[in-house]
Amino acid sequence: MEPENLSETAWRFIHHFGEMGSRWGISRTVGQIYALLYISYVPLNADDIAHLLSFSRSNVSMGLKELQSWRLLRSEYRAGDRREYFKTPENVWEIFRALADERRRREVEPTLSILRECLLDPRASPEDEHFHKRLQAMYDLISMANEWFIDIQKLSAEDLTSLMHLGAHAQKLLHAKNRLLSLAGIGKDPDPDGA
Amino acid sequence: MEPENLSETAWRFIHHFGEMGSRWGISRTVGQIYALLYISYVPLNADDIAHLLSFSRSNVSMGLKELQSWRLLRSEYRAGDRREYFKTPENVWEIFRALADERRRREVEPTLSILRECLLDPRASPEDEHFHKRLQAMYDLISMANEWFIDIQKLSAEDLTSLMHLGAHAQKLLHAKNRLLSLAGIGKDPDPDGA
DNA sequence: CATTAATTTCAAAAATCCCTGAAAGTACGG
DNA sequence: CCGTACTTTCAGGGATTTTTGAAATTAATG
Repeated sequence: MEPENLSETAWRFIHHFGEMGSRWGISRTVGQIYALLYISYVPLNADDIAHLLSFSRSNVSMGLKELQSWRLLRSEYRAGDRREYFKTPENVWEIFRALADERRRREVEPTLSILRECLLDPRASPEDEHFHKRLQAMYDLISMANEWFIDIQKLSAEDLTSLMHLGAHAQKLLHAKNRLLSLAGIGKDPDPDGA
Repeated sequence: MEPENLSETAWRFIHHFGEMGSRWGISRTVGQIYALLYISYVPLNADDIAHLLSFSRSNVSMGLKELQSWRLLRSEYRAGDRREYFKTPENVWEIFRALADERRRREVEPTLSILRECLLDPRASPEDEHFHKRLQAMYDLISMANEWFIDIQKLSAEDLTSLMHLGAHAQKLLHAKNRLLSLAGIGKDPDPDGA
């Protein structure tokens, strides 16, 4: 089971992300391939991967194709070598961002579409009315989270980091801002809703 | 395929969330059961659900058990009726919060443990060093997001909403705060890192 | 307690998903 | 264009997951 040429720790990491992948709608193979590429010191070609993880060559090919469809890979060619060498982006943030954005596109957007369509339905009974309210509540939440994410996504890794560290205290900050504004006697918020 | 006694729109909604569930590590059945309970005007018992969705009674039982293990259900008993009636929380935020928190517990925490263990490994070669750096980067990110979420989770639905609307502009706000602080001549941030 | 209503468990069937090897496809170098 | 090196496709077999019905369990009631 455990491949040779891979330290026990590396295998542990790879194995875990295979399992995780399979809980998140990505096959085990694909999860393992990505984990391997993530930790690899050098870019790898499909044969390298097939060997290291003991997968068939075609399985690796499909896995790489899927990862590319998620925009999670970078690749390069080398002089005098026809094979394509793959690696992940350097920055972990970039990886998570790509992953989240693709899920947003593939799952959240279609869900919003369906909800919108369901919301158009005429409603005759109290049951229908209730159904409509529930749909609306879910639509509002998902739609807001979606917008939020699109917004957030524009930030750099550093800004994201500081925003996260701010965390729940942002709320406090929001109140503090208002207090300070009046304290400083500045008539208006210079940028009430962002640019 | 499409059950009777369920409007076409309701079925559409339920069906979609079954599909979504299956991409998110929840079985189709479980997704559909939850969608049905979410939109139902009244709490339902297991037989109701089995009928409405044409699932076997035992399948429903297992589905409900799983949903309970995710803390996603409320239930009630009625006088003169032995059956248990299920419903979802009223507030959509509460649902998403429960879901996210349970995933955090089941998936994120164990991942962090594994990463911590892998990080303890001695490193001898440049390859090991690189591996270690990659692990560390991932650990830092996941750990930060994890803390962030724990923090965020304490907020009320309303505060969460306003925080989301704030979105990416929080960053701008952070800078504005510092500007204002010096402008107002208040020597120190009154609450630099929260309580 | 015995009866009955409701729920849960579990082994096996059914459905689904994943992986493979063989064959077809692509593109480069001569 | 041919041969070679590499990649992709795809149908079939295998593995895993999901669903079921029968049997066991639990709990309320007279």
